[in-house]
Amino acid sequence: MASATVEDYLKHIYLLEQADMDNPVAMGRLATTVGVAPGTATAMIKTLANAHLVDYEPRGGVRLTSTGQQMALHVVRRHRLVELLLVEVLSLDWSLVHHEAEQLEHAISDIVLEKIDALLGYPTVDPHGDPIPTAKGHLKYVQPVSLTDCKPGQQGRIARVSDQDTQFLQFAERHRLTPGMGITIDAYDKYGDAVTVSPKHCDSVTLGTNAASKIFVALSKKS
Amino acid sequence: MASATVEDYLKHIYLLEQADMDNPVAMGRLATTVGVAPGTATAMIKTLANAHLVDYEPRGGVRLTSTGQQMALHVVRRHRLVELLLVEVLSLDWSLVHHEAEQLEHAISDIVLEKIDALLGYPTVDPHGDPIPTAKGHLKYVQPVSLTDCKPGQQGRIARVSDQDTQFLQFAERHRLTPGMGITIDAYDKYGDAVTVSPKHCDSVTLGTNAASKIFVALSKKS
DNA sequence: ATTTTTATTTTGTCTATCCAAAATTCCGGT
DNA sequence: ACCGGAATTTTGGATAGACAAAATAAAAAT
Repeated sequence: MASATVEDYLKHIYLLEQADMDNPVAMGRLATTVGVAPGTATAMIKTLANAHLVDYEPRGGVRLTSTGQQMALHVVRRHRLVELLLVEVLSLDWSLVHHEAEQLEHAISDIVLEKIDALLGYPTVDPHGDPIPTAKGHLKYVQPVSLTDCKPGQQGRIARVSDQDTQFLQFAERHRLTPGMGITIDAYDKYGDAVTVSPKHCDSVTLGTNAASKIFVALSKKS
Repeated sequence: MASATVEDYLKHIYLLEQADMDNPVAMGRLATTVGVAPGTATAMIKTLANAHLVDYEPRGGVRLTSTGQQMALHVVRRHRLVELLLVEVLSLDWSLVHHEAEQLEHAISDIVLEKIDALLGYPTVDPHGDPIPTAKGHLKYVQPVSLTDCKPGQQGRIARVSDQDTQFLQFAERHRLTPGMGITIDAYDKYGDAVTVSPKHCDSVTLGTNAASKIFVALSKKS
């Protein structure tokens, strides 16, 4: 059984790989996200490499092996299911949930985990809209699509807001159109040049296709 | 913040003190219940004594200081609330809960703990009938009273069955009148010489006062 | 092509926790 | 008063994980 420390390294490597298009993860980056000195990370990575959980080229970065990825996904699953449990069942403020789950993810057995999964109705996304891997470590990969490519009724979460303009970002922020937010597409009026969407728990917004094209959504599986 | 290891030592010292009428806890006993070699326990106890969490006389055993006891109670509270959560909310088989809670008790923050407490309706006993310390570390000590001293409507858990007769013990066993079991007093008919009680989740039983006088109950606070 | 900067790896230490086995102390039986 | 065994403490050593600071390699800038 992997220690909590090892689990943390694996999880962070996984998340960093994801966030950087599957490129190998640089040591410095890993060290700071795990929260240790660089030398510490190097040492740990060597032992992970010995255990065949990562592939490691000195000065070339790390990347998970398939065994390592499997384990990482298992940690991520625990993390996200716990987050959801804390929000949905214990009504914990969602800003606190991530931090709490950070501890709990290492203390949940498989048996308890499956009970949580069942209690929550086998959810597919956590409170941030991030996908929850299945027990077998499968993750539904969703290529984000522009809002202009969505159809009414679809649901998903905002994956990216591709504009650097402060005004636009502030507008998006004001209407809760921020990455991670779960949204529903209410209407798409091609001729009226407008898309109406509802961010979860917030008022709906109508955007021109021009603006809508800058917002990318990861759709949930068929709703 | 105390490490999980330290928390475990404190918890076990507390439980052993309780189980042995507040006598100081012998090293060997402590070592085996914590699951370490005797020398390891001695070493740890020295550091706990330095931190003023225990009083320690070489070869005289250990006993918690009031600070140590406070911390131990906090761990016990987490343990027992988690057990109850697992049973009541996640419907985990109760034979598994103790083991699971053993891990989780070290990963629950105060915030989450109070949410659990609230969700469960501020319970006073765990699934085994053991009392749950309050957030401030108070434990309602309940002097067990004979069933013949109970009034209808009262609830509690069986503390003791004071008879050595096998027949009687088997009778008690059959009707789930075993130590730790939570029960409700349904009726007490003084003139009919009978007490009727319902063990939790089981059929009610009616006992003559003769038998009832042999069964001692730790009553929950006013229900 | 050098020099400078930055990232990474090494090296030497530290703490917490554990074990095994030797040394000690105490207690009951003679 | 003495001895033997049980409990306890010491001693010596191991492992996981972490840091700081020196050494090195690679990348950038001149």
